[in-house]
Amino acid sequence: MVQSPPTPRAVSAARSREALIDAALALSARDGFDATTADQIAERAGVSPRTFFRYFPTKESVVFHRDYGFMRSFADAYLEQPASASDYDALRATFVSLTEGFGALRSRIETYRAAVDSSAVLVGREQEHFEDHATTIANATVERRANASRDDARTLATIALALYQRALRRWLAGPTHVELADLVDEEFRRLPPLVA
Amino acid sequence: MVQSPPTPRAVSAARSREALIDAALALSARDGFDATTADQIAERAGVSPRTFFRYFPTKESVVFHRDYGFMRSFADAYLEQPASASDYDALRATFVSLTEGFGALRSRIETYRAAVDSSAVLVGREQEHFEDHATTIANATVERRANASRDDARTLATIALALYQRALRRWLAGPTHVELADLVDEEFRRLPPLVA
DNA sequence: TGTACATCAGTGAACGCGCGTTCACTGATGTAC
DNA sequence: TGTACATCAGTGAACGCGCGTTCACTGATGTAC
Repeated sequence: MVQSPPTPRAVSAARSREALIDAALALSARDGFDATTADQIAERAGVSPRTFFRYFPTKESVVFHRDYGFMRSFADAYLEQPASASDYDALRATFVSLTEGFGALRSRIETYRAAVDSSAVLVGREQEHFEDHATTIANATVERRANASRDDARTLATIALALYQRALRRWLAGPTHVELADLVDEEFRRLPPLVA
Repeated sequence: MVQSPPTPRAVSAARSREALIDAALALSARDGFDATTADQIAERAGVSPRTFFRYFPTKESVVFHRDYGFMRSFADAYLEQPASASDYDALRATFVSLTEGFGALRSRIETYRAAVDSSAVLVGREQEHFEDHATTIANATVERRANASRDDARTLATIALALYQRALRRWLAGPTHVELADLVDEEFRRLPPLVA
């Protein structure tokens, strides 16, 4: 089945969609999501106000429409870790390997974070996504060890996500030459002695 | 300085305020915060629509206006823990002692949780409060041990809050005869072996 | 104790604003024959 | 290759809704003298 080339129509639609996402993130990061109107986003994207709601059902949804596929690939990579590693070590290794080379995405991630952090409703939506991610990770952990307790798996998933978030924020706040993967590794290695 | 008795005016104002809070939480827990209008809250509270905004600047603010004083007293209780205990153990003991006797508050907490969880914007606001709480706890930890690293203290505070939240949710989802304090204790004790 | 004025809880009405919807249309692109 | 029709990106205009504000008022309560 040959990948048919995109038609001019599809190209046009994709360009409008991308322009709206870019405009929404840039304006929200700069002025705050709540202070940014759908009309302003449309104007910056070079389309009419009406067109915004043709592509996105709500103003919020545009912010999350660029899924970097991070969590989609997480479970697969996690399950490929050697069975000899503990769940915690396997989680650490997975986060580390998936964040290698994130330097190229830095400015995009920075804009995204600033946009989300500017608005309570976006922070809340992201929190809802985290719950989904925690479920995914917990399920994978149960799959990894037949004898794992569901509660333990969930706690571990929640903690792992919190550590990853901490590392991500420290990375964005720090100097550009530091690798996110290194900060993730460090964050995971620091916890055990703290709770011993 | 004698506590002067509340005047009829003050009593009336307090009653309106409390009625609005009760109405907002009950309606939000039942129908969802976003689907509940300020007018409906006012009607249920027995005041005119206009009166709502006399007491609360925004619809959101009413949900968080009943501070149980939990975190306000946390830092004090935390610093009273024996210096011989590790920070983690001291945090555990503090959460456990502060949640003893929460059984009487159960239905209130249940309503509050249902209300907050019904709306992304409330979840986001609560997340912002958590950041403040994490800062408070981290500061107390640095005070507790002069040699503690700020990053370590922050990580520990974030993890401790996450564990407490997990325990609280499990408590609300479980049978009524279980004590929250016991679940908190259990949650804290389960983590170390998981990340060893 | 009584009067005169100040304060304040509560309300009504009208409004601006931004989100999201609905109806109706244009004109370019795609497709069937 | 050419014609006839279908689809679809994009737009305009008008609207409903709920939040939060502004202006103006009432009447009970509180206070100064």
